[in-house]
Amino acid sequence: MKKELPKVYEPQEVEGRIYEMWEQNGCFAGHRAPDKKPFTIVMPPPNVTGQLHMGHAMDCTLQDILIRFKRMQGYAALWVPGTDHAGIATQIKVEENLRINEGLTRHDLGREKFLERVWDWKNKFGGRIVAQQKKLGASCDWRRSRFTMDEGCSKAVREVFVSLYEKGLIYKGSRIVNWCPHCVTALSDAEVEYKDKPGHLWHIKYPIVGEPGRYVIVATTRPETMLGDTGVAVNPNDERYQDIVGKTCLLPLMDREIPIVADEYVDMEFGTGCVKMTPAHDPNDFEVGLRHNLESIRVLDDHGVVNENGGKYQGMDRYEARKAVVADLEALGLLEKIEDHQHNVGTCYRCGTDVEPIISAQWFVKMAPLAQEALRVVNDGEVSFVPERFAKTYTNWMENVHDWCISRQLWWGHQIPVWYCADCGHMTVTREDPTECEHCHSKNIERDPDVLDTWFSSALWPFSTLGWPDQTEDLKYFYPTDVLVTGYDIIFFWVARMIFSGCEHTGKPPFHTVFIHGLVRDDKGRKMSKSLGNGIDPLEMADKYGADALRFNLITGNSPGNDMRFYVEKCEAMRNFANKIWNASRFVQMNLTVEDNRLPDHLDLEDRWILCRLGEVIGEVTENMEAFELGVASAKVYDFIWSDFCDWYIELTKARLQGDDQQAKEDAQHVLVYVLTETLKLLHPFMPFITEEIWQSLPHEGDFLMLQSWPVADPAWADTAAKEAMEAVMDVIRTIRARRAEMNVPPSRKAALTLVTSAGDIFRAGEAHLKRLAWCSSVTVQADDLADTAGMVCDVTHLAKAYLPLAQLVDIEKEKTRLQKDLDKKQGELKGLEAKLSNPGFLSKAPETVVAGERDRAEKLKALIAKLEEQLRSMG
RNA sequence: GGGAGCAUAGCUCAGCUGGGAGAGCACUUGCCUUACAAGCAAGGGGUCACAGGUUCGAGCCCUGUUGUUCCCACCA
Repeated sequence: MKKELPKVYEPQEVEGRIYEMWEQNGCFAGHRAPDKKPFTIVMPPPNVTGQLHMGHAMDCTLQDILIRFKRMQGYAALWVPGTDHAGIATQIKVEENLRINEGLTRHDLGREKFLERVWDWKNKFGGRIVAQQKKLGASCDWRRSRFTMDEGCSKAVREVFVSLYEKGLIYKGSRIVNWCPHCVTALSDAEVEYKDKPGHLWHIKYPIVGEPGRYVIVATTRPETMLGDTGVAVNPNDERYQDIVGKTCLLPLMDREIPIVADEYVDMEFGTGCVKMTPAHDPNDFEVGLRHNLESIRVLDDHGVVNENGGKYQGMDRYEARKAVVADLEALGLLEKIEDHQHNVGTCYRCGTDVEPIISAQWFVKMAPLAQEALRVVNDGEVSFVPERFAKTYTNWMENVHDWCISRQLWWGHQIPVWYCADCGHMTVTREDPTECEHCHSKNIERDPDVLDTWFSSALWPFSTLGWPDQTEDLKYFYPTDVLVTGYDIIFFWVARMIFSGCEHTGKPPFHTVFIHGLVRDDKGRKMSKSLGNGIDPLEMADKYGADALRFNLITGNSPGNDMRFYVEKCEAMRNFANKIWNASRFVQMNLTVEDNRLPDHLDLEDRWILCRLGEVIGEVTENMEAFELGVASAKVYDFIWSDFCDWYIELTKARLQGDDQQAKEDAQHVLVYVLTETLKLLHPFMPFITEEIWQSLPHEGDFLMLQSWPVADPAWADTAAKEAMEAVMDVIRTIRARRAEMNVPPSRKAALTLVTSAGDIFRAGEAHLKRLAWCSSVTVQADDLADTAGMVCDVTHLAKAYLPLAQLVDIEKEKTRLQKDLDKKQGELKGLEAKLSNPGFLSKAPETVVAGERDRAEKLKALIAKLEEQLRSMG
């Protein structure tokens, strides 16, 4: 089946059609095959109502490349897609929408009605990101698409919660947690982003009781919290304050008598060496408070507003209260001084609001026992990171991990499966919704209103998507998965939690390799963000330049784990590359009369050369792919196609294609189609659409390029003699071209070439190429040097001297200078090489191949120099 | 306070376990040579941050310095 290719590649016309063809023919399906090895990737689930951004595009492309590569290598490849309910993010969006359009809060609607709205929202926008992934060519098994709140995933969440509770690894406790007053929920440590902000250090005088006129001066960055102070601490070794430890002072504004205690926590060097203690609003103070039995007085409510414990400041927002407190202290003459002070403020990673540490009853996962195994599997190499350095990031975090606060005061998410009995106070924690208290059988039970952290369900993603907790066939076959691809920014949020969850619940780490990539930044190196408005829409790029070009841009020349800058110009360059392939293929096809793509029995010199190169490239690219060096792999395919195949091989075949020898014509066609086809396979993981489209129009067996076998080099192609011979001819061509360009001789002005060489066979075989590619009217190959070189210019390669009758165009003196300059340069090179080759250390210690290579280079240089010298002599 | 990355051509970046400095874009010159002007050919441009060390040999390994970016951490 042959089809004429249009003159210019139009990705818009091709991509949708090709994708639909794959999808309709089940090309993406992952099947359990007993005779094959599985290769599984689970997609990091994007926010279900989100939009695809450039980071997703890169993440998606990397995974698609790996999965397509493995699929072609014959693995039972499965890429499981899905989406995340994204608790806070989605709830906030729906709440905002509700406020803007209807002026309502979620409380006005009530939990049930509000959740209906969120589901509506999810149903409305849930398909968006999937469609966008398809545009990029993602070859996921869409039939297996999962959602973190679907039935199966919810079942897994429930099972994990209950079993961890039963093992004593989940507990409820009143502790200081990170609280976002805007989102009105607790956050985990990982959800807090610390930012350096300018602030002040207020020095406040607290009068010491019983010693009129004497004060302790405390330094604080948050004066409003003094409303909840229940003590002052100094270091036990601090000479300055020995005598006041054990005494009390009077808390200004609140007129509360609070103790002065001694605790190692206090740094004598910082501030005044006296620290006010607010156990209800500071994690450190909380710890100190525990040690000294200090009272905890919460003075801020869930919205960050001063509560009834804050005296006359009640009802003020925390920043208002700060101003008021400072003003009042000033008025009372209790403000010693104010210093500028840079400090690290925790902010909510979702909304950016300053986090308020608040003492609150929340659910926690006990991390120490889980972290042990999670560390072991990485330290023992059962899970490895690419690049390796991220293992350190991971272990550092895991070694210092605190208990994970998993409850959120939200409605959108997995509601905590705990029921409280109003009669006996017992907590019922079960896999099935209970109708009564398991302890006293009272029907008077109420479910915990909180939901779980979004990451609690994503942590189970590698196995919940395969059917766990049921022991499904898929789970047995595809789990553990193989590679997890994600950005370094979510190692803590997600990767770490998946690893300990997998170990704990399935007994196995969920994947053996974590392939980490960097961020896509804008052309100035800034993070792409909505607020900056500097985001580049991947779909716009795909529309304009083609998804293949976008993919290639995101991969080529990048190295794992490093950030990249996005340049539209590079997209353009990659679009040009796609067009290059397109036209090369068009050329092959236009010259095609044969209908199969088997290699011919007879191979010309250039055929053996291109096959040798093809073999090398197949080997290298495959190796790079296995080692996750995708950026290097794609660059090699690019170079092979553009330089070797297009610039040289196609040009080299033209003599035969346009000649009269029918057999030679067909031989050339066969090799062209063969090499092109193998090359398309190599390129396919990177540029799936265009390669499939071209392949479909070439002679082929099988139905889809994407399901073809990955190329394997035939050892017979490694014909280094042919390669060298061809390169010698190419060398002469390049040299003549350079000379002609330098002399401004247009291609239209052909010249008669005389080659003086002892390797006549090689150049006779390359005669047609010399004529064509070096613009020669005739080629004479001879062993003896010319007797009369008057009127000739001469160029020299290590195998030949090339004479062209172009002397009328050059000044003979200039010519001599040029040759001399060239000679000097080569002699310099040779000198260096000979020094190396006469160095006994080099000869005895360097590997043989390196020594042989250097010897070869030296030989060639010597030959070249001899010819140059000869030429100079003949010119007088 | 710990940890990590980066410093290579005018710009953005590759460079695998040490063995002749690369790509894209930009620039210069000449070409519409019937696959492609989104192209072809030729060319200019780099003490691989700095200083030491290991080695026959260092962009690559080691130590230190400078600059820069990021992550983690409870100094109020």
